Amino acid sequence: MQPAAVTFYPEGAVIYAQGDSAGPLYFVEFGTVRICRMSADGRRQITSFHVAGEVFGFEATGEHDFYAESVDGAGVRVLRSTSGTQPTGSLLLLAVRSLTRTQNHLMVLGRRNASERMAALLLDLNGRQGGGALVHLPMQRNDIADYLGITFETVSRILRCLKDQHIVRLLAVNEIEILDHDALAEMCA
Amino acid sequence: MQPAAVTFYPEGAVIYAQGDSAGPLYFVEFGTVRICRMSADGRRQITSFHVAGEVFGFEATGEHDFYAESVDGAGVRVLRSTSGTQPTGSLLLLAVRSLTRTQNHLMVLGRRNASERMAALLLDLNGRQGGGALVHLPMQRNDIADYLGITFETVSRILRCLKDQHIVRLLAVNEIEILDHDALAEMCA
DNA sequence: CGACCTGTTGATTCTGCTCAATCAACGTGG
DNA sequence: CCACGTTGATTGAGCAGAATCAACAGGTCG
Repeated sequence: MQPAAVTFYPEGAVIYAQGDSAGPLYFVEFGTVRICRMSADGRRQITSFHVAGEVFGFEATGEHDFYAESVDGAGVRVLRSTSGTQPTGSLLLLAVRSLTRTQNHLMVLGRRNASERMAALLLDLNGRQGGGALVHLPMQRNDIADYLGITFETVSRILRCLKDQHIVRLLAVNEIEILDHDALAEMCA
Repeated sequence: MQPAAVTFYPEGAVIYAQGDSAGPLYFVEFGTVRICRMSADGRRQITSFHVAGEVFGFEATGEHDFYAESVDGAGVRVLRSTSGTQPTGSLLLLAVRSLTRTQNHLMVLGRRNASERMAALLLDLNGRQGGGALVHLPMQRNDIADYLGITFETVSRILRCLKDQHIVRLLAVNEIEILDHDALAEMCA
């Protein structure tokens, strides 16, 4: 992989837009990136979040079907992949990992209720952040909602519900302490 | 790709199970294959259907996280891909196509109601079957439901609803005539 | 013919959405 | 310093869409 300079995208900045010509891949140095699609009537689905160390930007056609934005101020490095001499085997692995992750998320959206979806997200973030008791939410409620396929009001209510059950503590609006990891895991069974 | 013999899987036969060791890819010669995941409490999500000409079996780990079954009697050819001399570039393209398809389905499950989901499936199948007025449903209501993240009763009701609106005609339980293609397309906007 | 499976339809329940009010945090300008 | 507007988060009331529970019809196969 040809490394390039790191570009900083402030909160909400567009990394690429729907319809932009695709090609390069992107590597997250720090921060969080969301991959989204907007339907004609304005409904948004966030297909994935990407944090430091992850690669995004795979597209089957020459144009981006989805768009990418910085969630919280993110540093992104462009990977010049299209020159033929690269090890496409590792690219394949990355693409398949994305596929698996997306398929798992399909299960969440298709067959889980609101609480279970929230539990899945908390455990996912927890795992990616090292697995301590604290979970940091880099995105706001609106993003969580559009990722989980529910409304931001429901996100609020579910968090309150988890708090009342002593499964989590809300240290701050974007800082959560997991009190009962097993309870969350059971919700995702 | 090293071609191998075609194996016939009768209706409902397992092609590979959850937990099986992964590796080879599979090419559909004829019929339809479903890729599924089952949760601990028995809820099933079908992540994709594959018809003639398509490739499935991509897995990030050494084990299958999902399982594959024949929907209606399918002929499947194993591709020996793991030997290094193959053109991994085309594999990458196939994997990315699967990814894009799955991401599109995420939008359907996350942000669409039951009628819109059904419309999306009908148009998807219609496109894959050449785009005529007739759509053949190789799978039964239960499969449709588990693919769209709704119940099979709802599938029935939605089809009746589409019929009453003169958007489709139900020639047989698995044979549908599209009367108003635009109306379906508008539901997927 | 009866058993069984798939599909359809109806009645009722319930989860999560919509609409709306309130609150806290923050920045700006007088 | 405080009034004001803005933005994000929380909470409440009422409603709608889809799930659940249940009955029944049609087809197939023993």
